[in-house]
Amino acid sequence: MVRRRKASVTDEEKARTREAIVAAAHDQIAQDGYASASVIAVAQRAGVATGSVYRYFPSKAELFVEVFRRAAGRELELIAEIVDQPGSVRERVGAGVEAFARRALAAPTLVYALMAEPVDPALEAERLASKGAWRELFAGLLREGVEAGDLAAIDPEITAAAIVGGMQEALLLPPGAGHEALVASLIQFSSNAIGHGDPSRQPA
Amino acid sequence: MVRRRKASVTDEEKARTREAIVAAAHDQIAQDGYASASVIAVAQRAGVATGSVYRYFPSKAELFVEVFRRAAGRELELIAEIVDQPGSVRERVGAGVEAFARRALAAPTLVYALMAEPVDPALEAERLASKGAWRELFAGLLREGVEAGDLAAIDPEITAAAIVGGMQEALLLPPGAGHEALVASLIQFSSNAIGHGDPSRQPA
DNA sequence: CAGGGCAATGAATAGTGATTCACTCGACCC
DNA sequence: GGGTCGAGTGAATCACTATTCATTGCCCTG
Repeated sequence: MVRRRKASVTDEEKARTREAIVAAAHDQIAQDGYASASVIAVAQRAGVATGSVYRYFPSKAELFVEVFRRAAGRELELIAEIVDQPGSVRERVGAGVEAFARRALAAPTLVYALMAEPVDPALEAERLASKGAWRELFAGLLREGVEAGDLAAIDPEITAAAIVGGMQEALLLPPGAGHEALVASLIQFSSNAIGHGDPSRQPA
Repeated sequence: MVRRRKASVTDEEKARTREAIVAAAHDQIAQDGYASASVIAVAQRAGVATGSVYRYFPSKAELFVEVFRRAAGRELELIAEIVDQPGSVRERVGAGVEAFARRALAAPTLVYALMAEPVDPALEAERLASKGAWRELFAGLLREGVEAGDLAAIDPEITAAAIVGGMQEALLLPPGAGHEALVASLIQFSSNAIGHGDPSRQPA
């Protein structure tokens, strides 16, 4: 039997501290980017000593891998839900792009940190994985559309990658004109990109 | 009057050394990425002492800003020339995308270093600038097409950004299937993305 | 109430790599 | 020749942070 309640610090409290650290790390990059997220800064924000961070995470990289993974996972789930609503493939892609764009525009620093800011190689790997997940989300839709004959014979993987990359680039770079125009343009862009084809009538 | 030819080391020789350093830096990132490009490694490759690098460049960042700028400039010129050939806007966009893709696929490590690898903030700024140039190259074409009524009423800036981002993403991530298929898909993608519209007949 | 375990602490350490600078050496000028 | 110039050198230094670990103090147990 594992003896419980031995120490004054319960498992629950430890979990709370852990969460505080993750949250602090998340908030730090959301506010000032990854470059500002030194272990010291994160620890201060979480209200613990720097050494305590290492009681919960083996390294800074692992901490942020978790932060990245959670943030990306949350978004992905959210968009996946939206994309699973009934409708044509074109509509669903549009809805996914719109939701992605709106959420990204609402948290630009976080999005930059998660998607483009220079980071540790270990985090870069995590990014790669999450990009793959985004790609797959859209690729699945496109595959469905192509198989059902609603879309032309595009390559789902490549097209999905290009849509994701296109969104990123457009969302990341110029804080230029209005958000609405940007969202509308991206929807139009993605709708166009997946083609008009109707192979049941005009196979390639 | 400036006294010339005083020293044994002529201006030409100095220029040669400078070029050797730039070339070494370029080759280093083309071969093993930016992460491998320490000042020491670059100096060794160039056949000079580390200190000599600082005789020609005020900092590592400035050296690589020049490397990045030159590499991007060369590519940009090349693609600009291709894009300026006669033809429809759609054809010219396709030709630009194809050329970009082929050249990128031929030098993946360099392309990764130039476009996506974690780098100094100063280099990140240079990237931003070169991305802007790429965007403008395509945006100009699209603007032309929209004004001429060959394209639907897309937003040239945003669409151009998305095309550039889409290319990047698709080219960077999976070394999966054949290059030809990738190139073909990207051409199709960009052609679709700029829309089919013919406002002179069917205004949006 | 004493003992002991454990999480928290944060100052010190370590590792990395850019940058400096005192010195060398060869070539040009007088 | 002797003196000066200045590019070249590369080991030493600096700066920056992630990481460690000896110490502290709290809170349970017996």
